[in-house]
Amino acid sequence: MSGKYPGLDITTLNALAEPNRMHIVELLRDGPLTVGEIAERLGLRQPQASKHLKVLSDNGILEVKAEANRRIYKLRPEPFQALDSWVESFRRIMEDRFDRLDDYLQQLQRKEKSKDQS
Amino acid sequence: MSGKYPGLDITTLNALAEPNRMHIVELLRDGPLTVGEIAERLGLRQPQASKHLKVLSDNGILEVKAEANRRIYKLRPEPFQALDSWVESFRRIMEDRFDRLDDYLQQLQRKEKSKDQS
DNA sequence: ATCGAATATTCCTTGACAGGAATATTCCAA
DNA sequence: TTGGAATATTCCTGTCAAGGAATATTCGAT
Repeated sequence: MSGKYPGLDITTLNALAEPNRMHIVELLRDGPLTVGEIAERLGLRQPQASKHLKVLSDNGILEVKAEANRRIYKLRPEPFQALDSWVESFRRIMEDRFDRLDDYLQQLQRKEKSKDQS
Repeated sequence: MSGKYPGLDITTLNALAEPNRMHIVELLRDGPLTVGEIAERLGLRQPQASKHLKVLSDNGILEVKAEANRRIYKLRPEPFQALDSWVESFRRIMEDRFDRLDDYLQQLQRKEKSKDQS
């Protein structure tokens, strides 16, 4: 938990910003899967799948349950809740077309004028 | 728009997964700013600020308006809307504590048994 | 105890990318 | 039309992360 935004760790975004890992997350949306199944469906070699799964786990996006030989990976809700909160805080930007640009331009104008006077 | 998820471009995540760029986005949440102001507030040299702003613009996260010498950057709503939709599609994962793990384990059990029989 | 299946880890190489420094561009004012 | 302010671009260098290949580990079954 080293992010500066409420609950959202920036490394979460980094973890998701890789195609294979994003694909894994999409896969696991339908339920838990083992490493082998994930590797097969993504067309990855097992070691690479394990590496990506490790990154996702280290970032708290996935959790593992050992079942005999297999490791079953599944999504954890927390990162998605955090991401949801963060995006939610941009509601104003998402909804309003009022973007303060005109205000800002007038403000710039004023700065120019005061500079002229000095 | 090369992402495979409805509206969400994976490069959007990549662009946001860099601390300075995330910081820029947070800054612009309060309204548009010029390159110089952004550089100053982030403690960045102007060229680095311009580079990050270019990445964000290329990804459709920001848009520019030229005003004389200055370039005024501001947030675009679309990427946030797309991100919101995507996260929203994980509502079930975020809310339910029912995660199908038990189902999955039973399924594995059944596979084991049928293998025994062959 | 040994074997094979499932998974993790290590080492290596290569490509992408961020920062630094210098320079190019654009624009307004005088 | 020249100068300076604001911004963009280029070149260079170092770092980091992803894939390939090989190997290590763990576990159940026999």
